[in-house]
Amino acid sequence: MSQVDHNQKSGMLKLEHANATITDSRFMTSVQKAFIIMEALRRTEHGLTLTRLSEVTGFDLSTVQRHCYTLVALGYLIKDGQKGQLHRLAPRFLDFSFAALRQDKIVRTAALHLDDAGNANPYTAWFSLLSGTNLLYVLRAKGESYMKSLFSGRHAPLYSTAGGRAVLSQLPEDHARDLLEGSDILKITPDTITDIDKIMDEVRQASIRGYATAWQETRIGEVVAASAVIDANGSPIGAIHVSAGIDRVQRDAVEHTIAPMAINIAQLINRDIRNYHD
Amino acid sequence: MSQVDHNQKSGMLKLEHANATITDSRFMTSVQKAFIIMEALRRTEHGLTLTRLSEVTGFDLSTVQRHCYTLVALGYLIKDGQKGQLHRLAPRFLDFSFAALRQDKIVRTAALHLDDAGNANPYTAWFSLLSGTNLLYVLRAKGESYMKSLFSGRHAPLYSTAGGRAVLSQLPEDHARDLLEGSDILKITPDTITDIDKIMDEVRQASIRGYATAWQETRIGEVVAASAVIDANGSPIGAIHVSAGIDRVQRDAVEHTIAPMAINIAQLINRDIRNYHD
DNA sequence: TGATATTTTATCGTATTATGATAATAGTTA
DNA sequence: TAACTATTATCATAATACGATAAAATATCA
Repeated sequence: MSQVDHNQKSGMLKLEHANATITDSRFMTSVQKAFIIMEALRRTEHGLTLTRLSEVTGFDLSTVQRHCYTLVALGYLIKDGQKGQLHRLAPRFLDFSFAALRQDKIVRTAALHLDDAGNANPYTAWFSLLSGTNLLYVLRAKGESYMKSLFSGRHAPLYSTAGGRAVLSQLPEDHARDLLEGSDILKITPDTITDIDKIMDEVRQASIRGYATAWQETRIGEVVAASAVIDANGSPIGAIHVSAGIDRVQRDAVEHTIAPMAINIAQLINRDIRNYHD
Repeated sequence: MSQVDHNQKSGMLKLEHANATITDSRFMTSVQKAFIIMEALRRTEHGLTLTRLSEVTGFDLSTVQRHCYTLVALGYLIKDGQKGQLHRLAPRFLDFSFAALRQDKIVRTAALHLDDAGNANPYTAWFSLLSGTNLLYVLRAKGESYMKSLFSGRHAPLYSTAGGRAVLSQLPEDHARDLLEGSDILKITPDTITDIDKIMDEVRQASIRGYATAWQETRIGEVVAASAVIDANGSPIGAIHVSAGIDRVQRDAVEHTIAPMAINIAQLINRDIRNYHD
């Protein structure tokens, strides 16, 4: 039942947008406008300017202005492009998607069975949801099940991940420490380092070597090497992680196996980012 | 630069939520409230009731009521649970996420390089973005590159996909036809069937056999079999698709290879859905 | 089963604020 | 430099989001 609902309403949205006739006292037009703006941005490749948005949505420029200002302030829109006139959606929306899938019982059920099936054979299996006159592809399983790919969008803390430490290693030391002290530090596995000073030791080493490591600190049996991705201003904005089974990589072999791979990928990305100019 | 922005603001959000002190004339509190409500729902496992939301957010019950009513009407929230009191996020948010990733130049760059790297070796590589004191995992590549998994969230039309036809086959014929006539039918590949009557033939066949097929209608070289997923009311809400390379499956062998697999997975899911009762 | 408590839905006057027009500023092009 | 375009700021007013309250629907318990 739940899935079909939003499709019908999806049509409603268009009607409301076109006619703007609905005047139920419980219906908040300001919120609707915010979503109409986000939907308009969603359909674009690189975002839209305020004036363009005003044209596309039919809203007064002032209305678009205020809505975008608000959404940018809240972090759901990003001003991008040469001089920051293009408004586009923020990756932050992954959080909502992740939660939406997690909360959907049918999706959870489908994931379970897809996962099983994926383990057993060489074909690719998908799960899709009806959405208007389209299918929305939600899950995929292939051969050696990797259902967790659906769980891109998951979060992991900075302190216990190789990627987190790689990011921290590219920040001023006091800033890195602030971020650690702002974290809720938990012993995720027996090997998780929880002492901030010890974590900072790892961070400093990462700064020297160009990559950070984590040995079974998030998942038992897994070793990860990571290298930071740097934006055009030189600030770390993320990381490339490369993981392997602990049986696959000897402790002192990391620097010759997964670490160079992480560094290499990160470097390629960093080079490209530096070369952006439009 | 763009990535860091929303993190700083993410902190702001909390402050604003706590203090509600910001009174910039350009800032729209009603929109902010909508997002605070969605963020609150995001952190839950099964959603929240109105009264619970009121407690958690500190907003007046009437405010929560009106916001939720609006968001449900727009299709971004779903009322779920035993008697529909639990408000949760709709899978529709995948649309925003998909667009956000597509619009993010850095993500696109990272996808490119990850994909290359993934092809060449046996390890698993990730790309993550800094988000507050967390990393947000965005991309993943492993062995035989399947970067497209990141693009779960993509749309495909009903008329040309096996899954779409499987869904249509479980609807009343006139309703199915309406959906097709509401579609913008394009010849995606040379083999895409674009005649509505012919598509309806396929749909009827699917209805009899329990699965639908599509031969190179979306991607050249690919054959897909699909079976519908049915909700508790008996309405089709999605499909299980199983695809294979066209060299792997003979045309008349579909019913013994990928079709049974699709049917089997769909049946397992359908059975589970029928057994939901909480 | 009936009675009470709890939660959701509906109604309404009022104060708030979202609105649109306009002006000021910044940035671009000729 | 001037003319043009796009973004940002200001403000009076009408619109609407707000909170209080009442009605209806559900759940809880004797």
